[in-house]
Amino acid sequence: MDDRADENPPSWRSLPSWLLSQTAGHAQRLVGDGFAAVGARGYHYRLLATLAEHGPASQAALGRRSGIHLSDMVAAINELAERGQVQRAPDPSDRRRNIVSLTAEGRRQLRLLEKELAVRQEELLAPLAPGEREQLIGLLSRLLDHHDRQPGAAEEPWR
Amino acid sequence: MDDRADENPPSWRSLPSWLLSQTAGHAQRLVGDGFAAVGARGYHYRLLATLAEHGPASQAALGRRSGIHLSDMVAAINELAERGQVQRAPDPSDRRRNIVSLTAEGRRQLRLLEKELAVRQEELLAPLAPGEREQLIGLLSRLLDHHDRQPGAAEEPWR
DNA sequence: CACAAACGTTAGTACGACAAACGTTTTGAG
DNA sequence: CTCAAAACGTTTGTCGTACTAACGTTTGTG
Repeated sequence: MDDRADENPPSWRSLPSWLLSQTAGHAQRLVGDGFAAVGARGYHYRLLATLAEHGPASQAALGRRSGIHLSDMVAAINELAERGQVQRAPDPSDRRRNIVSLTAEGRRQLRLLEKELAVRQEELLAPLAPGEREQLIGLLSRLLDHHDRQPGAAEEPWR
Repeated sequence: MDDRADENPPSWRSLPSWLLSQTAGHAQRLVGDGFAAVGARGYHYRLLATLAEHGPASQAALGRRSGIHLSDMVAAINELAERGQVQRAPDPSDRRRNIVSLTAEGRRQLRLLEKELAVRQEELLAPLAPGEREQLIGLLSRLLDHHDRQPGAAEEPWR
């Protein structure tokens, strides 16, 4: 009775928002699997990468730069610290702060993660030709730019 | 010290997977806000739409068709039933089953949700010209097709 | 000095997705 | 016909990303 009735596609399957959510889901699964393969997750990569680019920083500064919510920093840094990939030391010049810095182990892990990342991006874009990949990247970048810049827009139309 | 140091973009900001996740995030926020404006969320819309397309069904069939995990159906249907948008009645011909069906109120709600959805899609794609929107939809559809069809691929390369 | 701000931390919420376990009911194979 | 397998609905809990609220500590400033 319900066996073969599922062939016609639901109406929402062609909505841009649905396509984005679904492809993003696949992307995140791919990348997440890659990270998990070396015992990490997204936050860890973002933190390690941010540290590598900007150098040691307080948790608050790190959160701002990596776009990770302050409330989530504690756990993420704890996890990295447990793995010996970052080091948390009190800032002698400001006792509110912990200065977080990359260890050699962290740098090694970052290299692994970047390698994984590259593989997974390839996998993600596999069905697209080089030109199409650039098209996609361009279109998505424009969408992202637009919505990052105009977070609220049209809250109080004109008044 | 940390004031103006955040201008250079993190390396991962141009990764396809990141672009997808972020744009999908914006999309989901937009659509989610639209749904919330009429007291619903994504699951509710998907269930109502599925019911409208395929007619009454058991929870299990509904879950398969809407792609919602069985474990999440109970709560979602409870919520819809509380709002009087669906009706849950035991199937007389199979006492394991609850037959879920749309009420007039549910149909009304679905129309509201669809209107919201259309508005939000527009908002989402605002920065793109019509031709570009089709390009994006085409590219995303191909990615989605590929990854839906090849869930695992390359698990045991060739033994 | 007093107060506001920044910092780190804890706890809780939301949403989409999934896994494991359980009792009930139906069905199919011996 | 019986008994085991399968389907169904349900509960409980987990994960990852993201966000809010509150709190104590430390700092810097009016």
